[in-house]
Amino acid sequence: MACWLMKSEPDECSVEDALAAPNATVPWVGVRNHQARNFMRDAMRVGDPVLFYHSSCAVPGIVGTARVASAACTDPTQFDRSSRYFDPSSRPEQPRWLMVDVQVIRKIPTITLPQLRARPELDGLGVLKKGNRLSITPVSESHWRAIVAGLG
DNA sequence: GCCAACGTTGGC
DNA sequence: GCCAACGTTGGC
Repeated sequence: MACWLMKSEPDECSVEDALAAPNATVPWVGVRNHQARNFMRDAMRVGDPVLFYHSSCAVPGIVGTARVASAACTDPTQFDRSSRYFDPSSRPEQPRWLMVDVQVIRKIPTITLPQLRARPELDGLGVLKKGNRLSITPVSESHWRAIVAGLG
């Protein structure tokens, strides 16, 4: 079992949006990076713990805990011409992009980037690395424990 | 809006 | 296969 941090733009799908969805579960569509896709395809398992992260917004940070709720499957938005995630070079007989379902477990008070950086035990957390752009990053078990400890 | 970092594209 | 140009991400 691995732990993960998954970025979402709250304008697109916030943790509140996900909580309001049926079963608090949303399809994690729109991943268009091969490395992130390969994590979903090769390493994610149903039940893996997830940190829900808000990016490209006023207060970026970890905003909730969640779990992987499905195996990787074809991301339908790659074939949807009206979607911002449409990929004209992806063929239905050989889909290029995958998604998983993500089920929010709970919303937490936002843990901001400065708050995360202030904790030496979180050194090396993927989202804190300079230049990090990956929308899905693995989280070590010790980092996971440190982050969720004391959430009450 | 700026800009660093990084991925992708395409000419050669 | 190299690499310059370009596009995107994402914090600030």
